[in-house]
Amino acid sequence: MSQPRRAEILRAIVEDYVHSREPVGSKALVERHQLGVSSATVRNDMAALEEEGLIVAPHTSSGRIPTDKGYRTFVDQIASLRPLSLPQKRAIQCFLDGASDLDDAMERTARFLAQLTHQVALIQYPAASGTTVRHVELVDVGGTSLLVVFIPTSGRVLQRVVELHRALLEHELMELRARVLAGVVGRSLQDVQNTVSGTAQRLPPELVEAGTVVAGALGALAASSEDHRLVMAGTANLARFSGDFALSIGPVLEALEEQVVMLRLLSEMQQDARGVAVRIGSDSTDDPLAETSVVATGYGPQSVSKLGVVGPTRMDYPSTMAAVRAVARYLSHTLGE
Amino acid sequence: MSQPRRAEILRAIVEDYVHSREPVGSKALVERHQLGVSSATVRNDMAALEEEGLIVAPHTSSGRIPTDKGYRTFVDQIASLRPLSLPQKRAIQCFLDGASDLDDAMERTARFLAQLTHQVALIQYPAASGTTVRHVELVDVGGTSLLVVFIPTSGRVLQRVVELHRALLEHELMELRARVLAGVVGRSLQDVQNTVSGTAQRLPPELVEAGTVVAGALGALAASSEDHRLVMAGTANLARFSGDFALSIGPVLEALEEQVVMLRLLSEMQQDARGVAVRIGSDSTDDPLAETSVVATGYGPQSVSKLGVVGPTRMDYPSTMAAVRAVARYLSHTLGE
DNA sequence: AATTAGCACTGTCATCCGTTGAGTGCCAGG
DNA sequence: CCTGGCACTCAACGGATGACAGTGCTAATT
Repeated sequence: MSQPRRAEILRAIVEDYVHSREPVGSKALVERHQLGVSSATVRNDMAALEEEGLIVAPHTSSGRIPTDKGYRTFVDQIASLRPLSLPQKRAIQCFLDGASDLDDAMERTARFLAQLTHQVALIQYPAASGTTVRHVELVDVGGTSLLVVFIPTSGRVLQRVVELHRALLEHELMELRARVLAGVVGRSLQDVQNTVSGTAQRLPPELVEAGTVVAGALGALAASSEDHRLVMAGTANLARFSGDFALSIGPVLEALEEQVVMLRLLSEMQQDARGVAVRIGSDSTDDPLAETSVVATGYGPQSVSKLGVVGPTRMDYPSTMAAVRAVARYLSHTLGE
Repeated sequence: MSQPRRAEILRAIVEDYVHSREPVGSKALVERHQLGVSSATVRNDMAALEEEGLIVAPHTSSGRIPTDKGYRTFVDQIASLRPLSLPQKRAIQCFLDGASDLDDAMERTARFLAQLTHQVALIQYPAASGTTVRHVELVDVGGTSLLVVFIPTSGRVLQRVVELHRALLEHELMELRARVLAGVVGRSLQDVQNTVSGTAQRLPPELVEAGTVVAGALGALAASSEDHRLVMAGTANLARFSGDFALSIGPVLEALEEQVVMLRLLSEMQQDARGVAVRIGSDSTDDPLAETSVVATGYGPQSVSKLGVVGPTRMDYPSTMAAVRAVARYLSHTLGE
């Protein structure tokens, strides 16, 4: 890409192809964009671009379409993302106001992102790292069963029923509760996982056994933070693209249902200076997401939680990137309260 | 359907069509099934069936396919559902064992049902009706904020932060907590919604205000039981059928994302003597689910919670009905513990 | 009265073939 | 280095055609 004009031509090809979903030829290019050269010159440049592997011609005699590599350089050339329009910002507000709890907020945000980008939206639940223990409650639910309730400062309340070896007396339960509270409240979830079993040892002898069981439960609850969950919306948008040449939506849907895989995918993406990460296509042909792109970014404290959209490689990258970033910022903001 | 043979022919047509997804002709019928008559006789009967609106011919000169009404009578004729095979029963076990919490169990069950039926599985969260309040906890989280934790005997713990008009003293909080516990523990969720505001009035004067706020939160939490949530799995199975004539999967996916609509749909279906409800197609053409069928049933106490699958009208009804019923029974069983 | 065999008829599907047209590559001239 | 021109290439389109699967009908049979 020695010449600046070639970059311009690549940009024009990508834009036209995204817009028309048809291979774009040299003649159409010079008509729709005012680059000051003739179609023959454009043809030469296109040949060079093809040489570089940025575009390909589906058949000998048809227009060119961008390759994954072509999209890549196109995306890398985007300098700044233009912020959302005012109506869009208003839309975020009225879409997300009135969310009663975290689940609802996640759901609404995902729907909104899907609607905004016309893609499939994925939002990881906010990470628990950084949150601390707000409260722990032990409830006797009869017999030797004890309900352990775990309340972090952010996220959802978790609970688990544990079986003790013997029933605790009222004052023993109070004692244990007080000790546990003193030991874990205010600590980070990591701390709890690491130290909780040790703390059990320092209990009065008659409580050590129960304390150990409770500690195990607390450790497990702290570890099972919710950031491995994922909300998804807009899968119907996939159908819009099924008309495209090869994107068969079945495997994509299958992949999307594998939340673990998608979460890892989101986590592994490294966002660049503009604040978004873009994965375009895939090297391996058998990857179900070979013909899709993922635009993702972090949100929340330290941007450790991820959020993004997945759509066909032929997507409107500038708009999508802007939308993803805007929604992430907004979500960070609302969660910060 | 005066003649018993015609019912037999309808059954054969449905089975063949479901299996081959191609219109079935008279000749193929007599070859594949041993009804003791010639193709000409079958043709006459088919003409009669068409007269009754049970089958149609896509074009003048091709085999017949069942209409929605045809599927209906076919389904109504199924007398008994054959139970699952032994390997299938074992599969349920090893699929659902090891579910740590309710979310996980729901997820696994949905996936299993989807895999078993090759359709989209829908499972409503267990209804809260019948469950009672196990515990309530009030946690001072600083300033005038109070965290209200609501623990029902079944389902997930719910919490909400409320703002009081003034901070409570330590002993006031203990007092309020004790009063609230005494007032609601052991009651049904309905009771809580109805009586909770009245109880607040009987508090000591300095707590009435805080009590009212807490009561409001409790009422809201009791009302926001989770049975309006839905887990879904196997949407990728829809793609399998997109090859079919007209079933465009976009609108179906859209409809499936409208959980409220799907929940109402599930609730409105009346299950018959065999224990399952089957909705076939739709009268209105613009219904996105016009070309899909829903097989549903209830589970849990009084079978008030719903579960089912949705797939194309051309589905294997006997197997699907058997699978849905079996999974519902199994789920009822596991939740009963 | 129900069943069967035979036959004419009908629409779909695949195939072939010529035409069209957009688009390219290349070359010679500015 | 750009441009106009020209030959070439393929995909897409639109009939024409024949094979085929299946029906409806009628007359013969049980």
